[in-house]
Amino acid sequence: MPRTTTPKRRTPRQARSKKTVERILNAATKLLAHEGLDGFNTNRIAQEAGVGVGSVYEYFPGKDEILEPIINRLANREAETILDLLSRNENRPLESIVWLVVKRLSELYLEHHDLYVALRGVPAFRSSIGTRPSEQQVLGKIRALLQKNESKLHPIADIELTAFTLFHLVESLTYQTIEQGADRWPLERSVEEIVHAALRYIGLTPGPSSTILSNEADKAAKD
Amino acid sequence: MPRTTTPKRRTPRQARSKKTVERILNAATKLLAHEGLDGFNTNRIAQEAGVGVGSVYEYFPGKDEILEPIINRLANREAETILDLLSRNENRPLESIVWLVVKRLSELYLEHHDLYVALRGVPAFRSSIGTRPSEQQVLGKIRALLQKNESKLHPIADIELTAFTLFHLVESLTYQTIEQGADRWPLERSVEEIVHAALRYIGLTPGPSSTILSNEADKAAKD
Amino acid sequence: MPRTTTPKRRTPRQARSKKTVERILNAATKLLAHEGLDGFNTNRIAQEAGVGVGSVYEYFPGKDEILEPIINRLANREAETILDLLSRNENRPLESIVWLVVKRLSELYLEHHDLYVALRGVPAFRSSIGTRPSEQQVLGKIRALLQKNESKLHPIADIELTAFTLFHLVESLTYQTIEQGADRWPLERSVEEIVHAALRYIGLTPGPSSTILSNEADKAAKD
Amino acid sequence: MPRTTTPKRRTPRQARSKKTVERILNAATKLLAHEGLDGFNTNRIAQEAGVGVGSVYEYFPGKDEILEPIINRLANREAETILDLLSRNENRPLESIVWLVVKRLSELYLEHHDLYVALRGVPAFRSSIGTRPSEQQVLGKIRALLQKNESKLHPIADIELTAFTLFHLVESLTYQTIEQGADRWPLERSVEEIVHAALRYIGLTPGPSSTILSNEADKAAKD
DNA sequence: GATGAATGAGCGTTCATTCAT
DNA sequence: GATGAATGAACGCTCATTCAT
Repeated sequence: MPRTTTPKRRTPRQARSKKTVERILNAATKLLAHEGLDGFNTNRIAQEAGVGVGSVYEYFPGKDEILEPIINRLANREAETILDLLSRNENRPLESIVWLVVKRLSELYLEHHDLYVALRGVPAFRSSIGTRPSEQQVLGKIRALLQKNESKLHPIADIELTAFTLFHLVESLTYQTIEQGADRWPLERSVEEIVHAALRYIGLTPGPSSTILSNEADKAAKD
Repeated sequence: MPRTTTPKRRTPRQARSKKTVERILNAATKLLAHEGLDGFNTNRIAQEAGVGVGSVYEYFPGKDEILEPIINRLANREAETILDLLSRNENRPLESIVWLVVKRLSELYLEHHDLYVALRGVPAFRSSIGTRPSEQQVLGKIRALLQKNESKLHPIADIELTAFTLFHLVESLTYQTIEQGADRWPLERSVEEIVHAALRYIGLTPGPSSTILSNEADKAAKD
Repeated sequence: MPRTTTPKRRTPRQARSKKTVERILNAATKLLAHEGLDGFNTNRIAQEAGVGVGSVYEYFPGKDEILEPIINRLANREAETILDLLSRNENRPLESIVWLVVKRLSELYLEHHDLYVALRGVPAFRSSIGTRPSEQQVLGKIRALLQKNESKLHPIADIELTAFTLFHLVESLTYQTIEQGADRWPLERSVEEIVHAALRYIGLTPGPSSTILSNEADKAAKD
Repeated sequence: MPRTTTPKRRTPRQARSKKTVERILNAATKLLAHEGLDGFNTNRIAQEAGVGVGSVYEYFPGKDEILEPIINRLANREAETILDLLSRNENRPLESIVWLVVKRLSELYLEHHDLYVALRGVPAFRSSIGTRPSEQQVLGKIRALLQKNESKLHPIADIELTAFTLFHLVESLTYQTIEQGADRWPLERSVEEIVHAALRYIGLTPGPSSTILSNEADKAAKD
């Protein structure tokens, strides 16, 4: 019978429960990446997770709600990676920071390529890009960086809009590059181009030095 | 039963056939815009088109193949609009051209908002952005414009990559703006910001004159 | 996926369609009688009807709506049988008429015993006893008979209430008799007792003659 | 997995056990009344009872066996109420007794309306009406009353059958009245009509005095 | 004894596709 | 060519029951 009420599901507190939730989420994520949205069905997820379908519904109210944590996990991991990068490198010149971010982002998109591709098919995912809490933090950092470097940049009329534009410029171009440009140019070239676009947008001059800097910064980022 | 073989369907040559195809395509497009991918099923399409399901399969091998022409139509209309804009204004300064393009694009995305949103859920659509023949023409025009204005721009190492980046920068940011930024900033502001990003990327300075120019250009575009 | 919208189903106009609907309804009825409400599931019905499940949903919006016509058919057949009986015998004394009705009803309940038992498990069936159009006609006839024989009966304060009570007295007792009394007393004895209860309720004296009359009437009813 | 074998469950002897059984039964009853047969599932019952599902199966072999005691409880309470009424009023005229019984019964059905409605959906409940031990006692009392008043009544050929018919006449009509007649006539009117039917069936004349008697009897019944 | 996480058969329903007419 | 009735695999989800802890 179809769902008519919105059942409450238990929040895993016990060790066993947590493990099961983890198994389900991992299986669902893997399935999503490997087979796309088509293979993403509850029976398949359960099978892949090695649990009964019932167990899936023990922890998730429905299919859509399994996507949610997958999306959040990914978005959080992404945002935290960037946030961490920004913290560790906040004293570097903005040029280096942008470069580091784009590089890191492109690596992330490359690593989880299939997952990102599948998720772009989910309206909830697309429409929430840049609005999730963790991403809001990133936007906050971007605003702070813009303000800190104000004197070196083009005059900014609306910092919210500038941050929004910068964020999506980097995000979209990087995704697009991984999705379509990957086999046309070496990743480093694409990354460099996105960095140029971003820097020029805010008024910085991407010098050839950026490459030099980046090598140095690259090492630093690994610490 | 799901499809197992890949049957060939006739290409409509007769007048009546063409009309039927048209009806199907129109119904499918309307359905897609109004109800999203969920309402997009062959029975509904046939019903809405006022033909039998069988007729749908007379002209289209399967469901996915109905999407194809819808995607192409939209992309072509978009590309042709831009192409036309470029032809009519090729003697204007590049600044004005970019401004006109972004403006026109944002209008198109706004007008067909639901359709674009639905199509972004289709992998085939997303992955083909910028690769369809009509868009290739646009990319060609972009390359030509870049070359023509070479002296005024940043030095361009790889014109293909620059055109690709410029194209996607404009496309992605405009879509993103319509999807998410529409209720945060007035459309003109968003458009202006995207124009700035595009111009600065290639080395032009977006002056306040752009606004003045644009009014004039706006009229010109209507001719 | 569960039902979210309320789809319109085609009303069978064509010959083939009608046949399919008939097959489904017959299979569903048989299934209901033989296996009770437990065996009454759409897949089983389709199988038993020799059609695909999809065909069931082609003609019925959902499972519950298959029960409706089964209920109505049965109730209509019952009401029409009684109505017919009343028409054919309206000039007989009321005693005979009541006797004929109870007899016929008990035969019907006996014949479709399993079906009635299963349907009593359906809230919609129970709560609508006596309220369906065809039964309303029977109630109308009962009122007419009561008025026609007014002089011979107890004074009737509220004819609606009297008819209601008479109807349900006969209906309930007859059903109860078939359900539980069938193996304790011969059917004729039970019928006689119900007739007595009904006649005495309205103020008639069930004489031994009723038995004689009934034999005669019995024949008449077969014409 | 559905049950395949029929496991034996312990009968609660300990105090704690009894309490648990009680909690389960109360929760199940409440659930049945409030949500109908649909809400009556073992997980819900356990949750509502504040015990684990396992505990339910500790005391009841299966779902159906939880219904049994609920049915019996209700039937017993009903029978005992009637039995008590009969004991307290055995010296009154039969007219008053019948009136009291129907009144009490209608009150009971009204009070536990939802529960009765839900239970009528259970075959086991319907088929056992009048056959449970406590109801057998009521039937015995009815027989005794009929014999005691034999001289004032119609001659009774088969006292078993008369008692059976009287019992079900009252039971069925009263239930029907609560289920369907409640909003068409005031309860008192319906009760009066049922009393008339019952009295006339056995040969008593329901006088207007019954109303007077009843007021007096009403008080008596409260003692 | 008690628990509740886990199970999975099975249900209601959808919809891409076929094919007899 | 056109139709639309028919199909059935497959999906999302429920819930009676079990059993390791």
